[in-house]
Amino acid sequence: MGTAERRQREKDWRRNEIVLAAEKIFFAKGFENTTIEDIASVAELSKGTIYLYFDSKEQLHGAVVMRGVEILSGMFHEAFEGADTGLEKTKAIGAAYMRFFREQEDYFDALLRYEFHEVEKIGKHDPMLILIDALKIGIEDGSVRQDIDPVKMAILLWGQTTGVVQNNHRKCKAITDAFDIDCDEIIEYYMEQVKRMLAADVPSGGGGAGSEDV
Amino acid sequence: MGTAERRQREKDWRRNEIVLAAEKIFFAKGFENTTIEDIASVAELSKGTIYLYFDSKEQLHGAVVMRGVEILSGMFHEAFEGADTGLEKTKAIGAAYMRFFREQEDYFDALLRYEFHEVEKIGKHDPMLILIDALKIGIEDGSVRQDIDPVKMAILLWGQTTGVVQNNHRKCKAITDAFDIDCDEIIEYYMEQVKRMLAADVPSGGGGAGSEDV
DNA sequence: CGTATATTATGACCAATAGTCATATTATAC
DNA sequence: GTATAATATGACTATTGGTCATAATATACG
Repeated sequence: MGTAERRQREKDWRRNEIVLAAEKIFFAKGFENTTIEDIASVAELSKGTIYLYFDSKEQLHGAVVMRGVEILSGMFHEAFEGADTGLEKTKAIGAAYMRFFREQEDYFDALLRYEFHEVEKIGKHDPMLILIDALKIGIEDGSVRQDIDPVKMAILLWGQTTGVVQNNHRKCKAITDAFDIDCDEIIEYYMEQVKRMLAADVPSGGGGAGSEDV
Repeated sequence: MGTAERRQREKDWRRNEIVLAAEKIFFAKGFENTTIEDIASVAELSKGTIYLYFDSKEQLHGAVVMRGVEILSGMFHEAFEGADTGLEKTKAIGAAYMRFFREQEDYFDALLRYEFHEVEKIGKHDPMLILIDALKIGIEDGSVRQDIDPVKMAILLWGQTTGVVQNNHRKCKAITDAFDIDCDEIIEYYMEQVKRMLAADVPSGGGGAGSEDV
């Protein structure tokens, strides 16, 4: 009889409900200011029940981050599929990241908050993996410089892009004040530099006169 | 009479003692696991007194981070002074950062922990500033590409380098396991890419045959 | 149906601790 | 030597993450 399966489904569903409740409040009040009691209340459960599904507040945060990573991963795959050459795919992934960071700020913040935890294993959904694929394709189809190491470069791209975006995020106002530069310009500039770093066909010979377009 | 000044000195000294105590325990047990009582005890003061000098635990953390930033800033200035061309200066600053991250791991971690807080104003010691100077010099002396925007590039460099180092830091083991790459290699590879991005004299014409050296 | 068992839910409770405040101590001024 | 100001204290409060004995509910099964 399928009683066991039904129960499991119900359990999963409830677990998910709790994550949704947690997410709602984390996003509204911030992680620190959210109490387990808050979450229980929104999930219409008691505090103790929350701990039946999660070991700690931190784990609850992890579950929310996971949702964010899945969204991001989905966007990356879409970007990957929607572009032709390897270079285009790589650029599209970068653009998707920028969109994620803009359109899913709450998830992005949650993700950043997670960037402390040591990582034991590269997860199946790790964004670096799809970047590696894109770069490899680019090397094959000649759109990406032949001499780069796709794995190392993917690791770099992921790290440095996150760094640029994070830095931009937290210092945006300060940068605008101090240097009179619009924050979006920085991101654009970054994308240009990355393209220059990866593209096979850098004309670059003299002063770089005609390479502004991108 | 200089009583007031002496008192101020004493106050400053005591404040500093508290920061030193806090640092000691933060580094030993981690920020979360440190209690104000711990700090008070090491500083040989009572809890209440701590709050006479600092508003919150978070502020105490900020004071420790400040010390780290000063060390880093000192290393940057040394690197800057010790190199000739603008490009060399920039590279030396990068190398100094890598050394800081290796040799002052506790401060580095504290710094990362701080990377959440929004930044209101670019501080006098902000590492980006010296990077801007180095790049400007490089553009003048011809060692750095003429077409880069020193301010934007400095902002990028700071952000992306922090990102690469942070990513490397937390995923080192995972990366080694998954891709069999030594973490230091990643950093080296990164430095190469940065040099390529900044240097004026990229031969790069065809496939990049003879550019491995660096 | 009715009883035994297993699963899930509850909320009072505990321990830890950031931050407060009335009180006490000490230094300064005059 | 007394009034005043600065500094220090630690008992106390409020909050909250996490636990656990108890209760409610669902399932199994004769």
